[in-house]
Amino acid sequence: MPKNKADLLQGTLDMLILKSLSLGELHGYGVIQRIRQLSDEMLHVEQGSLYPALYRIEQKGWVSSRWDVHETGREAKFYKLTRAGRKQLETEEASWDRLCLAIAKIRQAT
Amino acid sequence: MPKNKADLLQGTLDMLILKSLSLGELHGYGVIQRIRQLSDEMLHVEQGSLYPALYRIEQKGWVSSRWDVHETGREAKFYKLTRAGRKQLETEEASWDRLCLAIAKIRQAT
DNA sequence: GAGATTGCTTTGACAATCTAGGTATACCGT
DNA sequence: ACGGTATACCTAGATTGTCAAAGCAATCTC
Repeated sequence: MPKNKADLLQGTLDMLILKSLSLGELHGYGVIQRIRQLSDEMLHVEQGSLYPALYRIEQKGWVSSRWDVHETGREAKFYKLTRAGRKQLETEEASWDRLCLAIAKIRQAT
Repeated sequence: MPKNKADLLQGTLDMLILKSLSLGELHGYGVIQRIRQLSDEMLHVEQGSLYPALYRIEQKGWVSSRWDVHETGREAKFYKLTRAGRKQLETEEASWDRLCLAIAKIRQAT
């Protein structure tokens, strides 16, 4: 039984998470929803992908987190982009652009 | 010491190989050169990435191979896109387009 | 005949993602 | 009061694609 392909390409998840958080503080579950919504339902991030990614990203200092209670009265861990995270987002966007350009060049070859 | 990022995003290599071969039969080393050249030196595929990928792709029936001697008089294994491979290339290009579109949507969000 | 280039291959490591589970709280309909 | 659904967090295991680093051999140039 062949395994499925990844929904996302490896390496894009961090960028998407950072971008989501650049629009404002969010908890993990909210990041998933925001990505889904902003992409018009085209991209779905699994929880099992997100939480390890958030942890990884926090370790690198690109986001900070704190526990808080949100309007519904429930506890959640809120993540916020740090200055370094904002810088990292720019870097990743630039390298995404480079890759897209390179692939476009190859694809237009006849 | 943190490891380097991938030069390529995982999942794009197959598409690039298939695309290269869609322009004509090639041996492995030639695929690397073609990708490099078509992308204006922006993308470089390592041999240790390419050959396993070619093997994988051949197992799936997207390319066929044969040993032959090329103009320099040396032996090399030539790969050729199959009909299924051509179909696969279309599929992968379409899903690349979808991903680019989705990410573009997210990035334009304010 | 030494060194560079071309060409194929294998090995081991690694990082990112997915699947699949688990826990717990809040809300809603009945 | 109860069950189901959505929200919210987390972990474990497996898979996979890529890379780094080798090795081997043939050809060409100096």
